[in-house]
Amino acid sequence: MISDRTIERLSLYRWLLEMRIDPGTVNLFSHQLASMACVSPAQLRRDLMAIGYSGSPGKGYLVKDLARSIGSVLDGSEPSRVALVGMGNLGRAIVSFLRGRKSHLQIVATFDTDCRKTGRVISGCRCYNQDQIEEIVEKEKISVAVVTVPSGAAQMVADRLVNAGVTGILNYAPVPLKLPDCVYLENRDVTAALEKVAYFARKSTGRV
Amino acid sequence: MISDRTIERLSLYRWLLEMRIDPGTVNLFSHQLASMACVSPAQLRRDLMAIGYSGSPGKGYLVKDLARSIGSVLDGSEPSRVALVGMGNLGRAIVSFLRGRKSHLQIVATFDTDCRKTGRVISGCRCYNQDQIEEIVEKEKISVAVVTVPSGAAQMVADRLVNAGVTGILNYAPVPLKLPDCVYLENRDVTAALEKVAYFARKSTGRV
DNA sequence: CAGTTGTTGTGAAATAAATAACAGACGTAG
DNA sequence: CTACGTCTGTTATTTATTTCACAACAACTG
Ligand SMILES: NC(=O)c1ccc[n+]([C@@H]2O[C@H](COP(=O)([O-])OP(=O)(O)OC[C@H]3O[C@@H](n4cnc5c(N)ncnc54)[C@H](O)[C@@H]3O)[C@@H](O)[C@H]2O)c1
Ligand SMILES: NC(=O)c1ccc[n+]([C@@H]2O[C@H](COP(=O)([O-])OP(=O)(O)OC[C@H]3O[C@@H](n4cnc5c(N)ncnc54)[C@H](O)[C@@H]3O)[C@@H](O)[C@H]2O)c1
Repeated sequence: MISDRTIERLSLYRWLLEMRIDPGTVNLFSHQLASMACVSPAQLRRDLMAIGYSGSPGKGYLVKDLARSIGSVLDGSEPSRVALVGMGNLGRAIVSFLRGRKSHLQIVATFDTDCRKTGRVISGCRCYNQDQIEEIVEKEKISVAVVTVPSGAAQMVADRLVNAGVTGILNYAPVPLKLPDCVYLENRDVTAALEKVAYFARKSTGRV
Repeated sequence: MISDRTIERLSLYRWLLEMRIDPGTVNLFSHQLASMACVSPAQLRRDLMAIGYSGSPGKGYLVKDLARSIGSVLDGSEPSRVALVGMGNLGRAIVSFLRGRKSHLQIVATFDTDCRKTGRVISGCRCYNQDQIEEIVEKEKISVAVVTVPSGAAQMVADRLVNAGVTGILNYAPVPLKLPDCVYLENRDVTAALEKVAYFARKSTGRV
């Protein structure tokens, strides 16, 4: 069982390997990648230990090989199919962002209640009415959902998604969702994050 | 020194107290608030211990009093002044969200390089040219910044913000920023979050 | 008023995560 | 070929966070 912190860092390592390494570079050392990721070399090596990847002393890690290796852990055998509920300002931004990058994460459906949005293709993705959630989630074999509805609707939307078979939810509404343990939930409460940053910013001098 | 996990939960507790408690309710028990926040009662009590707040056995906590008490820790003496850099899709969504809620967090300036955006008022907030960062940050006494520029520009933008005196950054670009220790940094990498959710969703059965 | 019930605050224990330390492997220089 | 310096994988240690457990206490009950 790999910890969720490690998974998140692995995702970052892969991004760095694919996007931030000069294509000519064939191998690199733990301290180099660690420095790019702003983690300690020991932490990096420990994370790679978790996925069973081995480099070699004196040569370090093979860039392409390591990226593939991380991918084989992070990505499943087939791409994950993703839905987003709540095509407001935030929802549209996330959808257009996800459409813009090729990835093993496919956004295949969006939902809303607003009839000005449903039935159309928005930001490159079909927007269905919210009461088609069960139908479409099953038909499209969706396993992951992003929730960007107002906080009052979030619990209800999440319940329907879970009932329909979704097993992972990324929640942007600032309300904590009550879900069965078997569903993985990640909350991204912007207000809490900003208040936290403001709190520690105040504690901080700004001078080194 | 209060841990950052605790600060984040405190922010959630306050939100629940202010938004999710029937106004008639004058006191409530740790297990009630804990259940709303999806944390254990022990955790809640421990978090309140950190801010030195005490309830009383048999009566629990006084709703208004507790909310004020959390506020006195989270909010400083005066409101934190916030800037956002990168008025793209995500940036505009966040600004309009922040404008919409009264709070001790005031968003007072935004920045971009795109001349179609600069010089105008967007989502209720003046948008300045990116090279005015130093000037405006100092003049407006901005201490917190949200970064929503493309990843290639994020480090440069962050450096300028820090130089100008910002001591806390909330970063949405998927690149890890190298900043001096005295600046508090919170990363919100959407891709990493989604990959994490997809990974654990795959491990999960979906059945209880 | 004594007994009962249910709650708080907090020290102690358990768990999780990060860091440090080091033996052994590899490449290289001479 | 040997000696040396550097790097890896992994174990041990430290640090951080959560959970447990329980004494002390307030409010009821009869
Ligand atoms: N905009 C941001 O940057 C931001 C930041 C932090 C948190 N949030 C949170 O994200 C959520 C959405 O924010 P937003 O700014 O996009 O708001 P928004 O009002 O622009 O969008 C909400 C969308 O959800 C739709 N909706 C409402 N009820 C629904 C339902 N039952 N099923 C499906 N769709 C439904 C609405 O029609 C609307 O399109 C809110 O909970 C907000 O608190 C947003
Ligand atoms: N849209 C999303 O939901 C989403 C999700 C995850 C991450 N992100 C990240 O957030 C960032 C922005 O995403 P977006 O979708 O809003 O992109 P976007 O292209 O819509 O917006 C980027 C904005 O930044 C401005 N900009 C570029 N260089 C700048 C500079 N040096 N100084 C100031 N402004 C500058 C551009 O003019 C543009 O307005 C990206 O790094 C992206 O990876 C976005």
